[in-house]
Parts: sequence; C-alpha cells; structure tokens
Amino acid sequence: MREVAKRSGVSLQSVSNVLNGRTSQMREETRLRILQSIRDLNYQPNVQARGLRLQCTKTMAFLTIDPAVRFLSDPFHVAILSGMVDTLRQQDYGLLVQGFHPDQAGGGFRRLVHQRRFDGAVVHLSGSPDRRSEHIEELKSTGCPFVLIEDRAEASTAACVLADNRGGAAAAVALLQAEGHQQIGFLATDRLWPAVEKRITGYEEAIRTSGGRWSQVWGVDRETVEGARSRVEAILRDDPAVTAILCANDVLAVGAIQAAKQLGRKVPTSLSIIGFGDNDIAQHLDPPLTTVALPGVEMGGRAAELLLAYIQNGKFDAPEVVFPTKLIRRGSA
Amino acid sequence: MREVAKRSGVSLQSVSNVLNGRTSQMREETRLRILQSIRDLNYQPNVQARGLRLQCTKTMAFLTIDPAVRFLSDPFHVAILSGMVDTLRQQDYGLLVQGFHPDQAGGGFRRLVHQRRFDGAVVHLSGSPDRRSEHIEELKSTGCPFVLIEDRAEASTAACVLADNRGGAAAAVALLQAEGHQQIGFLATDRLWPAVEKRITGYEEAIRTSGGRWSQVWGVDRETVEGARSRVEAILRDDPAVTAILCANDVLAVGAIQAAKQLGRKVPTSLSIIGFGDNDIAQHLDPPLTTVALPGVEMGGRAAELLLAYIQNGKFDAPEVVFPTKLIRRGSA
DNA sequence: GTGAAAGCGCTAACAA
DNA sequence: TTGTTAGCGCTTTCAC
Repeated sequence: MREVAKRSGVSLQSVSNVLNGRTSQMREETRLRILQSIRDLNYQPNVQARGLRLQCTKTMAFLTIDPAVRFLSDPFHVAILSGMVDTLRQQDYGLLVQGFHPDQAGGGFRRLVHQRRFDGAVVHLSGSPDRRSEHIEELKSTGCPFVLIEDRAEASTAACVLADNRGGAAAAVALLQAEGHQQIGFLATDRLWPAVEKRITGYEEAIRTSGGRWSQVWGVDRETVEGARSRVEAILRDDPAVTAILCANDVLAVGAIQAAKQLGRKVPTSLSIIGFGDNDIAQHLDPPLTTVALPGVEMGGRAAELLLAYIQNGKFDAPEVVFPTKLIRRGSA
Repeated sequence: MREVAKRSGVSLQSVSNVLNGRTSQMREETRLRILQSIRDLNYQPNVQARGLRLQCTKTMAFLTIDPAVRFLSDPFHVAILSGMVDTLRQQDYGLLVQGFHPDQAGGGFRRLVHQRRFDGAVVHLSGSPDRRSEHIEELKSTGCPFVLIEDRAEASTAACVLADNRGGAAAAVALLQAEGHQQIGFLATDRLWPAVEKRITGYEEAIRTSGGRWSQVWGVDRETVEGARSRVEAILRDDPAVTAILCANDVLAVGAIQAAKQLGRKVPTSLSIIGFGDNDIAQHLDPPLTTVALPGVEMGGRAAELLLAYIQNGKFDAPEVVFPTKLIRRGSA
C-alpha cells in the first residue's frame, strides 16, 4: 500500500480512502491516478492487517461435531457447505471448515473464536440435547454471531435455519399408511443429531394421531450401509411382520434395501423403505429410493446470508428460518 | 495477553516467551504462574495479530477450478478435503475452501494469495494443458507454496501429489480384454481434468500395446448421470458392437449402467462397464460397479503434510508423490 | 531473567 | 481535499 501511495504521490490515507469507497470528497483525477497505480502494482489489501484494525476477518466458518473423522462424507454437510461457498464467494468472504470430535468440542469452539479466525459461524451440533445446550451456551458466551443448523437458540447473537423434519416424517408415514402398512418402524442413528430427533418425533406423532397401534424405533451404531444392513437383517428376522421402514437418512436406507434383498423380500411389495435426504445416490438405487428431500444447499446459503447481514447491521434479519421438506416418491415405497 | 501479563505481574514479553516455548532461561515458578493465568483467563493468542507479525496465517487453502458452482459435489474433491482436514486439525491449522469459475480463476489465485489468507494451498486445476500451465506459472510467481493434485510443476515452491491413473486405466483395459472384449470405448468428461487426460492416455496406450484395433473416446458435455445416460444411449444405438465402456468417473458409469438397462443390454454380459473413483455409491449400485479406486483421502492428507513440512523447513520433502490405484472387481465387468 | 520500543499493514480521528 | 498520528495484538531486538 505504501508503494501505491508513493507511486501516486499521495498519502497512505488517500489510498485507503479509495479502497474503501470513501471517495466523496476527493478529486476524480486523484482517485483515478490511485486506481491506476493499484492496478499497475497488482495490489491487494492484506486482509490480515485490515482485519486486525477492523476486528474482522472476512471469513466465515462451518463448524460441526461429528465423531467421524471424515465428517465431510455426510452429504448433508457437503450440501450446507456448497450453499455457503456459493453465497460467500460473491462477498469476497472465505470459508473455514472445521469438524470436532465430540470429546474435544467443549473448549474447541471457544478456542477457535478467541483465536479470531472468523467473523461468524454456521454450526451443526450433535449429541444429546443437554450436551448441545451446553455447546450453545458456550457459543453464546463468546459473543461471536452464529447460525445453528437444525437446532434452536435464544440469543441476540444467534439465529437458526431448520427444515421441516417433522412434517417430512409425517408425510412419509401417511404415504405408508395409505398403502395399508400397519407395522412401520423407524431406523435411527445412535448418534443424536437434532434433525433425527425431529424425524423421530414426527414419526411417532404421525403414528399416534392416526390411531396406529404399533411403533418402534431402532438404533444403528455404525452409521454406514453395512451397519444398517446387518441391523435390518436382524430386525426382519426377529419380526417378519414389519412391512415398512422409515430410515433416518438415505445411507441407512441403502443398507435396508440390501438387507431386504438378502432376505428375499421384494422392495416395495414385501417391504417398503423410505429415506431422508434425497442424496445424489437416491434416484440411482435399485429400486430408486422414495425419500424426504432436504434443501441442504439452500439452508447453507441462507445461513451464510443471515450471518453476513448480522455483520452489516448488527442484528439478524430473522431469528429463525424454516425450510419445507418434500416427499419424493420413487420406487421403494 | 496484556491481561495475562498484568495478572501474573510480568511483562508482555514473558508471556510471549511462554507461549512460544522460549522458556529456557526463565524461572520455573514464573512460567507456571503465567501458565495458570493463561488458563484462568481462558486466553488464546489472536492468530490475526500474531500472523501479521509473523507473516503467517495458520491456515491452508484448497483451491480448485470447476465450472460447477457446487464443486463440492465432486466426491474426489470431498475426499481430498477430508484428508486435509484430518492432517491439519492436528496442527491447529485451519482449512479455507475456495472454488473458482474457469473465467475468474485467472486473477483469482493471485488475489487470494496477495490477500494473505493462507500459508499454502492444495490446488486442483482443470482446463486445457495450456490454461493449466498459465495458472501454474501464476501460482509460482506469487511465491506462495502450493501442492498440485494430479498435475506437475517445476518449481521450488511447488510439489505434486498424483495417482497412477495410467496404470489404473491399463489394468481396466487388461481386464476387459481378458474377458474377450474387442470394442472397448472410453467415456470422458468434456471438461479437461488432468486425471482424466491420464486415464485416456492409459486407455489408448493399453489398447495399442495389446494390439487392439479399435479405440474410441467419447465426450460428455454434462457431467451428470443424466448427461452420461443420454450420451451412452446414443452411442450404443449408433454402434451396437461396442461391448465395453471405460468411464472417466463413477458418476458417468452410473449413467452408462442406466443407459444399458434402458436399451435392454444386460450388465455385464451384454455390456461391461468400469468406472473410476470407487465412490461410496459404487458398491451399492445394481450391479455393483467394477471401478478403479483412487486414494483421495490419502492424497489430500499427504498434500497437507507436504505443505506443512515446507512451512517448517523451507523446502518440500519430496517434489512428487505418486499413489497407486487399484482395480476393484465387482459385478459390472 | 525482565522491560521498553519498534513495527507487521491497515484505518479512524483529527489537523492542515 | 489531503496529510499526520495513533493503535489493533503480537513478536523481536536490544538494553537493563
């Protein structure tokens, strides 16, 4: 910057003014001269120095708590990130990605915030509601603005972006009941994600309010296709009267389909399966997966927008944004 | 930090010394007192200020050129990122993610580097070899260390991480020829990724050296399942004598399988299909996809390690790291 | 062993 | 309209 000033024969301040658009009371000629020097020297302001002064980083973070080292293998996370990237790149904001192991998450958030690595964060928590509350309190106490995905927080520095998981689960149950299913089970992940909790709630409510007599939630310890397959095989052997399974996500649904094949149960005639997520794979399975679509990309994009607006105006446009979910009927139910 | 110093009754300097391990000539007692204050105050050094002084950011970047806004939907990118995240989080390094549109990439790299947002970058380029060379020159000229994925660069500030794509393609061709196939085609993406180029080269070499008479490379403009499906349908209608297709990636292979089904050609008996990547979906397709596995996670991890070592020692441990690929035989060939 | 002073690159407040 | 000064939080050099 000093170079630019020297080259244009002006002070550092004037250069700074041009860069920040404070150009109202400056001679057009000077402005152009400075602009030219900037271009000649290929100058770019140092975000670090600028940030130190302005107390901002031009960076947004995506934080999650996931026991899996490869937390990016969760397609929902990737969708959120894609949405964020898209919004942020238009504003010259960078995206910092960080996943925490459940055990380290405690001090982890606080540490990162104190390091001043970002101006705001989109956060996707997991764990028991109590644990999550603790984390939310911790985030609040940092003063750093954040947007929760699929979770709620009462705070002026927080907002949340949710999908209508309960509605989605209810729609899925309704479809299955309309097809005459009496024993509809729910295959859940052991790790508690807030969205999964809501899907379970939606499922149970739907069964109850429709006068259904039978409901059952099973857990899968390994959240993989293999894990789901072996679990579902055991379930079906145990209780062959189960005719429909609503799965907490599409990956589990893939495992469920495999289990059905393994046991010689035709999908959907002998066993109906519905997933959650509408991942890329869903429509290419055999049979194509009936699933509740989640607008992950849109959610990530909106979360980033909310954060950006907070940084500009000091408050959130909306404390809460709810996205609809949509049951996509294909061949598995 | 000022707080910590005051609380411990020492100078800022001493606190800084403790934080940076320059503790050799300091009374143990003082050291412990400072450490305690740090803990009491929950102090974390401000990476921004520290970085400004030290000219480093404790952040690494992943940069790619991908026309798709959702460049993260490429499973290979996600794998690279996963590997990087894993390595970086152990070193308290952050990960910055940025995708460029081919048209903006030109100045984009330079801009980011000049902004001093990161200490090094893992870069996955695409485009024609000439274009890529330009970008590599630009990266070199910034002086910022970088590791190329699937591409080469001669520079002291650069290293590269490659997979044996040629070998993988050759193995795939060998398998198909051993099964008696005479007309093996290659389904490529229109967008030129260096890895795809190498797969094509490997394919053509293998056909030639084995005395094969027929070879053909088709391009797919839309890199989606749909795009591949319609392209392959046209291809097969045009020349039904084609009995095997080697696809540039697994997504295209999914489309090819669908096309085969559409035309009533059984896979693998009437049409053999091999993919590249071994994505999560591959083994859950019907039939399970025979594919050349790429160690994306390992490559990303190694790339980050190389960069980290460069930052410490001022030079790369190795100018080039090559990973093997592995043909995984399943049901589609 | 510890403290004081300078400066990384930038911007806000004030002075000219 | 433009230039000067101070300071963001940290580390480094040098003096004590």
